[in-house]
Amino acid sequence: MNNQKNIRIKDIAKMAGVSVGTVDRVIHKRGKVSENARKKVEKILNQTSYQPNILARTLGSNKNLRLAVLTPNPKQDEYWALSHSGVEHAIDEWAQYSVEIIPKHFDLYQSNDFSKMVGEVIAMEPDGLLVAPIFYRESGNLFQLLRNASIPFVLCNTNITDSSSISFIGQDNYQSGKVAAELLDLSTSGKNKIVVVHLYEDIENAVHLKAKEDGLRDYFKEKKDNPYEVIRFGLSSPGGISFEDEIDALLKTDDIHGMLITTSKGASITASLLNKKYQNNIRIVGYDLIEKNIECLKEGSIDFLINQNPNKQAAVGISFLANHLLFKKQPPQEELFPLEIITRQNVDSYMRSKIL
Amino acid sequence: MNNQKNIRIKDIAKMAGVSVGTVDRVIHKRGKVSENARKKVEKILNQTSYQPNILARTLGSNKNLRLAVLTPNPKQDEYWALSHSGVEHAIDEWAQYSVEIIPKHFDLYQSNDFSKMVGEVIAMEPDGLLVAPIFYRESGNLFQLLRNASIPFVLCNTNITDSSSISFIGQDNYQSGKVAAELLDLSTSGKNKIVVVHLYEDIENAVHLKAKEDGLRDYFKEKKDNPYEVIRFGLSSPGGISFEDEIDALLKTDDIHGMLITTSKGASITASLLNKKYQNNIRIVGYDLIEKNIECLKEGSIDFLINQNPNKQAAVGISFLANHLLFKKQPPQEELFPLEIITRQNVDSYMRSKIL
DNA sequence: GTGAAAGCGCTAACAA
DNA sequence: TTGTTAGCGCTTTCAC
Repeated sequence: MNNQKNIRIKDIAKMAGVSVGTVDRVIHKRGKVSENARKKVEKILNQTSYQPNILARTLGSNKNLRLAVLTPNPKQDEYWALSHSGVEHAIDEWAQYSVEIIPKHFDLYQSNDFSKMVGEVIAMEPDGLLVAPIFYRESGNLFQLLRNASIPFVLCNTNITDSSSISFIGQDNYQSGKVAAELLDLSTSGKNKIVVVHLYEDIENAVHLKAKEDGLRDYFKEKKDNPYEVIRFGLSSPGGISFEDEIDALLKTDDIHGMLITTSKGASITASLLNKKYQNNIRIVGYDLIEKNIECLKEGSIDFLINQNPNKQAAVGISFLANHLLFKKQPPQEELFPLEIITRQNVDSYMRSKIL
Repeated sequence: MNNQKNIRIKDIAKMAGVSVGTVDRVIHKRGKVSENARKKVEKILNQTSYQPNILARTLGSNKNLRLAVLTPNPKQDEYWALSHSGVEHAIDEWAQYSVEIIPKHFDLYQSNDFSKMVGEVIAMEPDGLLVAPIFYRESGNLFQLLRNASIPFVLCNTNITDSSSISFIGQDNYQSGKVAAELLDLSTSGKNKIVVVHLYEDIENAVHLKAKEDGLRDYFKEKKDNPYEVIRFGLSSPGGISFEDEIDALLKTDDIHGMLITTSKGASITASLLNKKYQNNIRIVGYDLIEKNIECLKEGSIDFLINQNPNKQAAVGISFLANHLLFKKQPPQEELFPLEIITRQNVDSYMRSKIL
């Protein structure tokens, strides 16, 4: 062990001929300090490239952070279960810095439940909030309340600009559509009769699904090569009945080479449908490492998954908040995750990795 | 800010009816403690699920860690330049915990330079070491010295079992060969005349390249479908002359559909060769996000890259060491990174991401 | 405006 | 074998 000593507040106080209290005041611009003293201290500060000891700072200030996390109920959807597992990871990680993380969940399908939970979150007066603002209209109110209480917050999954969040964490949906297109293009040897399926989601209100579709369309447009069709199932009821019929009709008349299913749930549903009734030499690209998707990937009925990494999104979001509050680190305005391509052969390597 | 107070050493001391010194001794199993006192303290410890405050621990113990990093010279090879950028990232990250990181580099092509640097590393008596043991024979000596000095170390890039390292960080090369095979299989529509190229590396001594080749071979074997050929260029001189001739000869007689280039440098060399002289409808899979590979990927002469993530390997390795030494956290024996598939459409999303 | 001093929770040296 | 105490570097009162 080496004992290379760093410059401490005490040192620069001595050099500037003032007390540690004064130095602390000029560093944090708090309290009153004479022009003269400030100058002396700032001079030394510049000369010495003083780096405060963050351990001592957090220990000394002796405050516990409480961060709230507001996401859809993990029990309703495996995607959000993954997200929540990232939160649990963060809970462990940040416990040692005595930051407490309080997860709050709302009904994925009920915007008024979201509003209700917004009330609860505000009532508990957290020091910061990580939120997945999947209900656009209701989120506006949340942001307003947050601003009034000057609670910093970061968005994940869904970006809403002008929310005055300190950061957004998610993926470039448009570009992920392009990745999907590329994968289909490469694996269908140039025959590109492609179908885009938005399964069981109100596509008119789901901007992020639309962005994926746009990315796919543009990929082929840029190739000056546009032989694809799109069907939408955004308004079907989640029974699979009408969807099955529509698929039947489509495959009877058309020679489809590939499919992009934009929702994480949709891919396995579609895949098993095709598997059951057709020989299924249609390439399928889906989203996310949820259990059924992984099964389908392994058995070969899905060819590619694009991983949106919801668990890491949550963990990084919390880390941005904590670093901002504890260590005054400014997070990037926008953190877009890599568009991870998952296949039969590399899926295990993703599942096994312990590092978030 | 909430002031939910955690249990402190002082508290459990009071509850157990002993002093903080005794509690500290049983927690760290140091010094002498009577059986009786130990039992009392351990009982309370279990009841309370006491979590030590790590900030206070590191601040109180007041020791500066010095970690050495021993890797090939970043100037000789872009792969190792990437690795080094991960080290620099770690230097910043860990500075606040007052851990000093000292990078040491050796000549990528000279094992005796490695041995020389081993001497330097041992002489500086670091508290821990991260090393890329690319020279098998010479590494044995290093490990022996490390063990004698009881300096914990972690391996990255190349795994050497029985080294008694506390962890290995790298990739499953065999499986990455399978991923490559899968990619080629999917994108050559079943026509699998594949060539494996080990460009400018002594293949007999490069186990990791051989593993990639084996993975690829096994993939096709498992498909009961074995129409591939392998050529090796491990012993050619790095002028490109003889390689060019060999490629010419090969392509004249055979209809090749895909190529796996196992070295990071090799992919772009091969790609531009093919690009220049042939129309190049051969699918190419290479390794790593080095500049020329990215260029080739974007212009379309390389189709896939598998990212070994050397920068993250280094950063994670250092984090394992620091956590082990500072916080007594045990790293996993082996951390195998996900086999990241990089394409034209997702490469930017990887380059842009700031999170390591 | 400023300085002195008492913490924060833990470690480690020293007495007893 | 134990308890006491002085730090670690910073924050935050509280007097002056």
